[in-house]
Amino acid sequence: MSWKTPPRGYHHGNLKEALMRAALDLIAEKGPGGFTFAEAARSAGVSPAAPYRHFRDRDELLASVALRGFGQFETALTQAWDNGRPHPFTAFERLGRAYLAFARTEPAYYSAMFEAGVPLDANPELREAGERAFAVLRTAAEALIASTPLKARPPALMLALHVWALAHGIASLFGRGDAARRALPMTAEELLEAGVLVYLRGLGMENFGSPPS
Amino acid sequence: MSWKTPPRGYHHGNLKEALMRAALDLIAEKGPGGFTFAEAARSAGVSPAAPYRHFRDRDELLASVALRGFGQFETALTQAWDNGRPHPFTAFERLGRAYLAFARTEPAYYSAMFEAGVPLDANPELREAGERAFAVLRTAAEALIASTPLKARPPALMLALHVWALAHGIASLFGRGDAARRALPMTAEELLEAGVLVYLRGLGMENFGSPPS
DNA sequence: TGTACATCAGTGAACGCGCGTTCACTGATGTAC
DNA sequence: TGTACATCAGTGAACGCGCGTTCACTGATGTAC
Repeated sequence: MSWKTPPRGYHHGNLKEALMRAALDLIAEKGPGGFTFAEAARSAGVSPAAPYRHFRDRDELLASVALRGFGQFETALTQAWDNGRPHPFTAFERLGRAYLAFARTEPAYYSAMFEAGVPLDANPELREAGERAFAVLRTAAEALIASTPLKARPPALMLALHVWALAHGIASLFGRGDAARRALPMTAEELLEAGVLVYLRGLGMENFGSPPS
Repeated sequence: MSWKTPPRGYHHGNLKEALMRAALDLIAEKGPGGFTFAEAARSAGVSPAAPYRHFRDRDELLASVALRGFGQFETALTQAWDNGRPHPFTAFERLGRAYLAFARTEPAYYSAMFEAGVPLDANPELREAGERAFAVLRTAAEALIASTPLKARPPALMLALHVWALAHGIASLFGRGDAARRALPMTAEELLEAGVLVYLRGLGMENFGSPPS
């Protein structure tokens, strides 16, 4: 867009940041596979050797992107959950919508996090970031269960895993408009919301959060 | 394994088949991205120009693999469903397990089908194959709903989409042992079965298929 | 049954390309005194 | 305030590599007569 690049001297000043942004753009454009170190350098306006000052290699850049993605994801989920206000039930629905919203508005982050095949074994930092994001969902599940009078209390971990899988499945299959996916009779958000509602009813929860009809 | 390759003459005889098998192995090994036309040729024991006799390019080979995958997937799902015998409820559970079993035992096919980013737009044949596989799930959902006395009948399409998304989510996140994923307190199959049971109960279905306790 | 010929499915050499990576280098920045 | 120097963050040229693709070719196979 800006044909008049702001003048920069010999030193870029913020190359690490620029490289990560370039990586995001490339991932968004061509998928996590079709992104190269060289091209990231090029689109940051820098020689192909420059990135090596900031990242050991391509994988480290990708992992950095995924790491930041998990951070933003966690933040978004935490905000949406808002400590279960005004009621865990409504907050939980909001959490689900935030999940899909993130996958849709930040497809590049989402790809880097879940589809790029970054090895989590070799990267404890990244793994922990993923755990923290999932912990939001799990905490929410616990609060939701605790807040509802149930005959049998289901394990919160199971609830969290089910909702995560459903949200991830919907995001992967129908979430991004770009890829030519199946046409749906409803939005991904509606599909997830309906699914979670049915699921929670199956656990014995009714919609305590909605105004009585 | 066979260090003594069976003698073959100038003509390979079954190169198309061999290339598809090689592609599957490479995908299983390195993911859908890390598979090249040249390497497929090499591992089929043939010059790098030979594949062009059978596939226009790399994408066409990948699409062929995905196409066959969808075919096998459809067959596996159809068998598992078995026309809803002995009861749609039990048959439906079996269908779910078959979904995960396919993703687990044929990860390369599953990758090619859902994760390789093969453009479905440009490939109506492939798209239809995917539709046919999904149709099994949808038909099953219809039969399941029809067979159960419900207060309100949910749309079969919605049920099918929910179960598909849940199964796909579980398969993607926890399905393959190879990638270092999250450790689960239960198997993926158990997780899916539990999720579907809760979901169906939420729709008002009880487990009519199980022997009365 | 044999022969001539068309067709087919491979070969292997060659090409241009972009990538990842290295290297000695140099301009810019910060700091000690 | 000025100067000398160390450190840092970039340059640009070069390399080896594997890939995709093409080309004229050739061995094998099938078929007409």
